Amino acid sequence: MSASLPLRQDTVHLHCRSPIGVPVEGWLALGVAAMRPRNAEIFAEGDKAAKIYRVVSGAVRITKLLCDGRRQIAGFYLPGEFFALEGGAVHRFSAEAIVDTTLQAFSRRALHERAETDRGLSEQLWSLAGANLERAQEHMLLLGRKTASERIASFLLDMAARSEVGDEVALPMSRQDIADFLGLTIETVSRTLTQLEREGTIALPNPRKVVLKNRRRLLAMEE
Amino acid sequence: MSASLPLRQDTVHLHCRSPIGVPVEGWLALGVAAMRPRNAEIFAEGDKAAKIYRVVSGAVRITKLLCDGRRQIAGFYLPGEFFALEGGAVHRFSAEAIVDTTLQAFSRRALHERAETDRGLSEQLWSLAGANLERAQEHMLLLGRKTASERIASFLLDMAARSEVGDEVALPMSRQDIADFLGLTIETVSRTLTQLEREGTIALPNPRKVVLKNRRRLLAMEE
DNA sequence: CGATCGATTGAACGCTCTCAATCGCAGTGG
DNA sequence: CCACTGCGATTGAGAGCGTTCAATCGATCG
Repeated sequence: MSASLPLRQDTVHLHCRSPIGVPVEGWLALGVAAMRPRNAEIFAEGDKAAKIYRVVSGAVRITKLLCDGRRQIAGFYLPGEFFALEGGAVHRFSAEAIVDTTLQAFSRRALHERAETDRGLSEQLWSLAGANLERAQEHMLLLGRKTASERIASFLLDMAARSEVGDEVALPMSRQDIADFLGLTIETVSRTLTQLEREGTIALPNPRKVVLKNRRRLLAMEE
Repeated sequence: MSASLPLRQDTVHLHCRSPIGVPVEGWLALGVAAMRPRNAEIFAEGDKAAKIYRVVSGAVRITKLLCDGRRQIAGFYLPGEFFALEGGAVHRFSAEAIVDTTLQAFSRRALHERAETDRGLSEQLWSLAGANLERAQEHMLLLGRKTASERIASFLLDMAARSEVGDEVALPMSRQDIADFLGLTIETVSRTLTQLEREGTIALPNPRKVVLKNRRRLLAMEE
């Protein structure tokens, strides 16, 4: 169980005042910091859903399981991104740290109470939730209709757009995670990446780092 | 373009007062009725997203296209269900009537303004949005990890749960729609349904109606 | 140096797709 | 009343993409 999430629990004090002294994004200061080691559970399917999370550092995966063990990863979350914004009283998927990860946890109830008087906060919450649904729909298109190489190309471009520092993209997750995210097997992921490397489209200095050598080509094969 | 959606536009007056005269679900009366004929567009990818919709009668599909024409249906919406609750200023998918359909359209801005003073409404909107995301995540599992017959079984059980009148389930959508929803081809959908019929698991009085003869079997094959 | 674990590579299989023909029903016109 | 047409659905045969099973590689760590 992940009932007592915070391994370390400190109120986070960010530089959250504008030059003229008005609180800006002040609600971010409501977050409670928590650290989770690699592969640790953040919450499980069936847990009470009382919090919203923001990744500070590290990476998170949202997963669903079939009873025979087949796994689908519904999404990855990178630093700065929010997850578990919405839903009923209970989580319908589980969340795990991919690597050692720092999180901020926000009480859903507190946030919604505050949103009643803070129009901006309310809009931000809806915007964040909307981004998550949009991403889910985009991913359905990938899972339902794209070929293996199109999936890999889309994945690499998406990761690059989200974490970009030049053309080097860090992949915090394993090949198995990528496969379970893209609806492929680990072998197909590996083969496709190798082929992209042989073509000169990407370089793979090591399994957790990709260098995009030819974005145009990736964009073309993304379809 | 679907900028001027309402073909017919009348304020809907529902029986929206409780026995003791207190407005219940009063915001449903804010809806503007619209009718769309079979295959008509409700909104398109790129349209300004100003409204939230509720299906009154008929059925709606949410679709996304790849540039070469491959199509993914992200969801079907049946009477009583809401769609397009969230997202940015612009729709990232299109919505079409599957059959002649009656809708209620709600101004997103009006609803959110009202939600500022109506805690119940705010909670309902979040709950509806959460249900949509949850359904999307469940569908990713189907698209990424289930076999053709598991997909069909899940689909039939889901449709039955949502529209149930006994064991007869109406399928307002074509085989092509089902295929594009389940990430299969029309031929595979047809073959799988035929096989279920031969097994005695279902009956197909006509292509748009399924009778569930053996739910246990469907549940077992859903995995 | 051996053990372990993730990643890569190879070979063969099989599920689903592709291509194509046929069916069945509804609508239309002779 | 019956051919003709059109369209969605069904059925068949063969091919291909991704999977499965299995061996090997390579880096990390005792």
